[in-house]
Amino acid sequence: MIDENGFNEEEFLKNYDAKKYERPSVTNDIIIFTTEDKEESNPRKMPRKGMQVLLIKRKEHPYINQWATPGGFVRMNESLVEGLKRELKEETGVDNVYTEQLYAFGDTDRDPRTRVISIANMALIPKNSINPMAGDDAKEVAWFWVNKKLIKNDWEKENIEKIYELELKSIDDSVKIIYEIKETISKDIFRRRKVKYSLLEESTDLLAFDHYKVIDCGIDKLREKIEESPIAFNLLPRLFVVKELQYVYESIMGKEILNFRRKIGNMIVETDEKIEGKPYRPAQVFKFNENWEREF
Amino acid sequence: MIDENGFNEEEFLKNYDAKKYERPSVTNDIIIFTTEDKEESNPRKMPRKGMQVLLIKRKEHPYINQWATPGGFVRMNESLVEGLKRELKEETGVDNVYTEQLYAFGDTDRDPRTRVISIANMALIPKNSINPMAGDDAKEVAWFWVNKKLIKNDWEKENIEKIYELELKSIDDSVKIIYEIKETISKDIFRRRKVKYSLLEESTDLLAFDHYKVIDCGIDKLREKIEESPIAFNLLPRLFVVKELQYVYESIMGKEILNFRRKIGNMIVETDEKIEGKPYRPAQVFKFNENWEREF
DNA sequence: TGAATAGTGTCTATTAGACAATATGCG
DNA sequence: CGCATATTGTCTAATAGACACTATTCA
Repeated sequence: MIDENGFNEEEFLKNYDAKKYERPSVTNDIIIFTTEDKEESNPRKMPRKGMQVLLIKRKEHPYINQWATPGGFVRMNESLVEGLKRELKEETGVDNVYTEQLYAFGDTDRDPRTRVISIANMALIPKNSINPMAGDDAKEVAWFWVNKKLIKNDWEKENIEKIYELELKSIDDSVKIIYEIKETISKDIFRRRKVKYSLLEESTDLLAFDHYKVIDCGIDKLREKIEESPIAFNLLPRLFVVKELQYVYESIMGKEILNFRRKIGNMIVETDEKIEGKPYRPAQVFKFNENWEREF
Repeated sequence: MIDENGFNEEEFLKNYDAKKYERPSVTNDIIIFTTEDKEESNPRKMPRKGMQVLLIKRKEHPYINQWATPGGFVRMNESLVEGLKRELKEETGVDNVYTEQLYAFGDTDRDPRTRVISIANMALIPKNSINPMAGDDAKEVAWFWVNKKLIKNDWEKENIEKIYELELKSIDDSVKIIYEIKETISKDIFRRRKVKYSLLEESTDLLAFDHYKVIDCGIDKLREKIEESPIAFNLLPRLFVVKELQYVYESIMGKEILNFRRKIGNMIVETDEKIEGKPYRPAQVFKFNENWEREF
């Protein structure tokens, strides 16, 4: 097959100059989610859970000393997924993590160094399976409690406007970052639009780059997916108690769930195996049902 | 704020060498969907509809003379969305099109020229709003009927295996491209995996690059979104008849819908305006209800 | 008038939500 | 025992599916 220059494909490729055009850099960004027990004064009661994300404190320009989601440049000889798994391994020391691609962020001015396109991903891991410091050197790494909640829902205007608050709080309570997210739903031809993200004054710090958008996007996706596929199990150890699983769901969905055991159905099965060091009452131990079926 | 080299941010940026690392190329790929009337012998009956995608025939290596989804390289001075809109304008001559980002494809060997990462997008346009040849020169452009259907659903194995057929057929019936898609759902920790795409023998041609994956991904997304937001209106002119809208939904969802008018509820409103040249019976003309509300 | 679209009524089966009642295990 | 978790029962309201019946329009 010959082109208009009389080249066959082999010749064409030999003459192709990949350097001809300037190219953007591409990074993988990862929002590493986990769930963690919240305070519970009653020792006989199963503590409720909250969501956490892993952030790193940047040690370089730009955005030096600000918190950011982990990630890094995609190398030429690795696929997006391979690069993602490599980053995860470096950052958390863990293989075999559930990940899901979220969105490609590509504004021209997101990074002052150069044109950077970031592929945002989320990862779900059980809290105690990892040691975030593991892979890395002196980098400061920390878990942040994360919460996104609707604080205003305005039906008055022609466009429905919803205001959310995205709160990130370091576990030692020293850092607090709060964004306000204005979302309008313009009904001309029904689109949801994030119109405005703004940092609230209570914040003691702020996130690097446009990482507030990345995290916001990740929370939305996580909430959406948790209802349609059993990804919650990626946030728990292999063995658990029903209430524990329920609290994982509740922490993500941000509301209490009734009739939980019925809803989860035969997605979980009892097992005789014992969880060590979990003295909650009936302590009926469950695991994910490998033979679970549902209609597709 | 000073880094370990004693630089402030300004100095750091001045010394930053963007050329230091090799970078991948990034393209926007667009699956342009529309719906079109199918054959209907009875002139008094509203014809049912089918889905079509716009493909271009490549005039250059690699994959010369093969059909591909339109798209192009993202320029350094434009955002992903700006690049996408530019491509759409060039390809179809239309502004103001509904688009949605789908997925970033990033395998290392997708393009023999060089490392290319493609951001796949879908676009929805009413068929008669555009003239695909418009923007462009000698490029061959054509609408293809597109259909994806489940042809086998195997519950026997430990992993559920589903087999789909993705069929693309040029409107003049001269080109027919059929892929078989094997999808397994491994239930260890519930993931859907496209394991295998293979071209069927009946095909008279094949798609360039991994564009079968891109189109497959687009159809899935379209089917998913049509049920949760009123994007179907982007496939019709402003004024339409209920049955017409119903047939758009049916063509995308691939099945008949009962009680359609009740399901669509007050998402549409009657109007006195006339559609020119649409002699279907009661011809009750509707449009999208700008004041439509639903719970979020 | 007849055929095709539009709108309404209604029956049934299924499902979600709410909550009461009961069982179980452990300190 | 008392409390917290686990399981079952049941009532109600809401919803989806199916289909029949009526209205409207236009060649």
